[in-house]
Amino acid sequence: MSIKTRFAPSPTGYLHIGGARTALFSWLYARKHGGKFVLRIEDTDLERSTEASVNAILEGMTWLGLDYDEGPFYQTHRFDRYKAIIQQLLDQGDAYYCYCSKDELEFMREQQMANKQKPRYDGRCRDRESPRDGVQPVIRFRNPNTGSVIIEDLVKGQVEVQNSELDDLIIARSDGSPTYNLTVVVDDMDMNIDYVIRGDDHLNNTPRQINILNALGATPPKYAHVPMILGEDGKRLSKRHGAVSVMQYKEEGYLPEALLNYLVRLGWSKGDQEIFSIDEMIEHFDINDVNRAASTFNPEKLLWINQQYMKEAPVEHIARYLSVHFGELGVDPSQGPAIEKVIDAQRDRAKTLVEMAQTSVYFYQDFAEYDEKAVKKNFKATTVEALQALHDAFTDLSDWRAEVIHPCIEQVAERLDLKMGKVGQPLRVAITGGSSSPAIDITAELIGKEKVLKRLQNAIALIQSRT
RNA sequence: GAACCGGUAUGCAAAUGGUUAAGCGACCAGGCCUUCAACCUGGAUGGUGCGGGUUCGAAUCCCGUCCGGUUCUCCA
Repeated sequence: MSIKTRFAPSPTGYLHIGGARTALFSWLYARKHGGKFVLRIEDTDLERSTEASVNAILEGMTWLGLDYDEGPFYQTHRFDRYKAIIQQLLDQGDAYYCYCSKDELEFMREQQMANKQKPRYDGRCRDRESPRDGVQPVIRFRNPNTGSVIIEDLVKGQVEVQNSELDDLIIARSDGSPTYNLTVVVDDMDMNIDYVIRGDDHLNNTPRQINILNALGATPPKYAHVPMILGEDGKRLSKRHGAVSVMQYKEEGYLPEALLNYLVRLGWSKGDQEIFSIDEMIEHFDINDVNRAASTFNPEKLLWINQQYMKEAPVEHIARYLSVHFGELGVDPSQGPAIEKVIDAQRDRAKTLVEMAQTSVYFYQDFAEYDEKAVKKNFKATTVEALQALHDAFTDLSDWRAEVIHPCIEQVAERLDLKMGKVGQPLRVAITGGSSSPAIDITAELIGKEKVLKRLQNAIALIQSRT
């Protein structure tokens, strides 16, 4: 039995963290069950929807690798269908024209609030016989006013809402265009969506949607309302909290699998396991196991997960993304050591691709200036001797490999009766400009003999000029 | 204000009626070591928002209360 899930964003901005997570959950659920994953663009709000947002969302999905089997479908292409359904509801008596003005409705709401009631439309146009002149009416759904709706939510459990709590929602604006609660219902029905996985900000809408579905004689899908992601202040995640766009994480040097891994663990877990490959996610993820409570987005843990992926991912995979970040720094990784070797050397000490690129520039380009602290600490008048000895020893090396460089450095240290730290660290500063790099022999190998010799001379000159 | 959904250490969370409430992150200390990191070892931090009840036994079930979130748009 094949199932179908969907992700239905409205194109009013980028793909954000929360959207990416519900997309991921829907995608995983479809993949797990060998079903289909549908992408639908809910662009009925003509004023706020933009093509740029559509592209941003598609771009985000692509980067994350959340591929879809059907779509993208655009609701704006389906207006005829919505009109037909609205007409059907009108004909059945399940919908009616409402001529109330916005002012009138607002006044009513204020009154209700003042009386400590839940603001809701009171149904005053329900039985209106004739139009009001000069008013373009909206169309409202005639919600049942007795009984209740029970949602068997896969995440929240059983949720019951009294129909008396619901009012007659607008399904068509006065310009005739359909509204969200109507279009989702029609689309999920037409597209045979079995599982609606979405944020729990939609939980309150669900009973109304079920009522519309019932009026249309359709069987409601199964619902799973996943908890929202909150910012560190406990408020709904928004721009205030910094990076919320998925693509910003790409720019900041995160691997897409790492983001996915962080997101899947936010509100879902399987015992002690923290790291899940995509295949493991597909195998183990179950929407039924998703937590009911909202969770707070924690950038530190995301960083940790990214670091895990930086350490474990195949080098070629990292290389693909890293070269872009090198490019942004004006570094051409084809001019110098193989990028794969640099990655291997650096992967244990970089949490992001950006960090890796930034700390690897000296492999490809001469540095403009030294880290002043490192110079102060490691470049003493007496260091000249060590650096000169290294220079001479290196000059004689015909085989420039770490395995050869390492004993060579050790011999120099031994000969001068110095500890390794007194030789290796000045060398590091001399050839990288700073005090931290991969193991010194590997660092030297990757930088290359010629550049190492030149940088040693520069360092010697610097020390002499200062003393 | 009303309805709905939540509340386990500073964050994510496990334990779904059964000894002493997992694990990860963050934090601290030590080890390894040519630096940083990685890695290894150890440490500190909670009695499960609060109050009551059911039970031999409650983080788990019930009631009340407090706090937070969501919805109540001719937004989605």
